Amino acid sequence: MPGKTVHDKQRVLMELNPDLREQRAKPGDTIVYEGDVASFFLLVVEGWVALTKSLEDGETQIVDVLMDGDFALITANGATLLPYSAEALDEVRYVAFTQEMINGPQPEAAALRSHLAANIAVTQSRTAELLLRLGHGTAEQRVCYALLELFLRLEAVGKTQEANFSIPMTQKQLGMFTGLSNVHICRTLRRFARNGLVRTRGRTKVEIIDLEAICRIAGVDLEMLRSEIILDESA
Amino acid sequence: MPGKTVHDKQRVLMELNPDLREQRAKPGDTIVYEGDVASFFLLVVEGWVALTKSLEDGETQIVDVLMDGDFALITANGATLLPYSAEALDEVRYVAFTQEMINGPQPEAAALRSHLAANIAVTQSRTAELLLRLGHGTAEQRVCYALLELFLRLEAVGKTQEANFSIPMTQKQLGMFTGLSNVHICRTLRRFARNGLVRTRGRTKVEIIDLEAICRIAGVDLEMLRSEIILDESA
DNA sequence: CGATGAGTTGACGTTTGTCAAGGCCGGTGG
DNA sequence: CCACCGGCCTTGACAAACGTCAACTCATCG
Repeated sequence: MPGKTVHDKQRVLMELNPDLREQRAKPGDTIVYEGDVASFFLLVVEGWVALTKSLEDGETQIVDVLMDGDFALITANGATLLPYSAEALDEVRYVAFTQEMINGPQPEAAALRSHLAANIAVTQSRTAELLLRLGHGTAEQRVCYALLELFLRLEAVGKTQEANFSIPMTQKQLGMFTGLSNVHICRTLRRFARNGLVRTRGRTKVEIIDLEAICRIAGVDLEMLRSEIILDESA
Repeated sequence: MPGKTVHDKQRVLMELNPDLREQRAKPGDTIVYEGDVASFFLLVVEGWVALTKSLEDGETQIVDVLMDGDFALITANGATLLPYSAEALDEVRYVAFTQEMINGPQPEAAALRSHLAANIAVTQSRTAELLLRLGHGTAEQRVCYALLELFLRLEAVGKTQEANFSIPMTQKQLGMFTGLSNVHICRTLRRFARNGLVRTRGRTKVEIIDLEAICRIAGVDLEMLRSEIILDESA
């Protein structure tokens, strides 16, 4: 799987399973597997997907965000109420597949499996970092951490220009990610803008102006965070 | 690996690696691997271990709690500042080992690997449930959830009598787990006790009196939670 | 019997959520 | 082209939840 770009992963996957088709989803769509399985894997080819978990009363937490090339394991559990669900945040191209489809003895299948395992380990690190901010951690820390995580991950897939990038999430969704209300997300972002830490343009465009300050507030060593939450594709 | 009791796992592991020794830790000890590795696995034979993650300012979050038979992957990352660490909560017997030690082609090694993978998936579910409560979620929800998770897991290893069990954690540590201050943990528990939901005896003993109410507050369907966060050892 | 560490309770301040109103922007239909 | 509408962002006012500080109690251990 040379280079391990998104395209490589997708190609290997589809060569192993000729019937597999790339699918699409629009913002707000819930991504499901068409078929009766207890769990399935998701490969995001392009776009943003939120992994969410809900309480009965409707409170929803975004547990992780998936971007180009990311895998996730969605456990459907057979129950009516899913423990997880995956929701498209913008226009998404993806491939949904099952465990069996990559269980073969081919070296490509084995490489894919180990790549997938590494990806899941990194997901776990991200979740733990997020958990740390949600437990103790002020609104400022949470928002700065979210900005940094999304920045690093967009950078890893080449979707940043300097410190400029685009986050296709409403403030309500950012709140679902950071455990804050949409109103407080707004306040916090505006305060950062007033203090010259970030600049926002339009609905989704963000520029980090004072990266060092953001890192300090988030309690993050940028290089360390990168090595922890970004999968090293050259490995 | 018949039955897959703690003892079975430990036996398989030690037969594969005759040099491996069971180790011990006292409350407050940090569990490390003696040797220079980037990451290592932990099998808890008996006792409680907290997986923690810290911010520079000392704020510490307990990301997960391990009990008899649980595995964890500890990534040491080579840096001076560890992303994770494992701390004994009471008297602990454990085995620390590396990836290589279970990489062999023996069927026992393969069974151990797949068991370990399943264990890690369950850990991920637990972390996500916790994340959901820490994001949105009042102190009451968080405490009820923590009680239920610990109850279910103790029950799974046969360390409950009816709804009586023992939690070897201080209120401060419960706060590190739920993202609350020790004072607020205390207040919340006392309020539950006044309202006849739980009864506490001594430092560590807890009895859940009104299980249904606790579940309702936590937003938990007990059977569903069990299937999600407890590894089915018979599988 | 003192010392230490943990649990308990009250008072108080801060952070954050909620409610509500207004502004901005993109889309849609006349 | 314009009017309207709906969704999202923004800001203020207020209330509730929670953290912090501090004092006191209780249990355990020497």
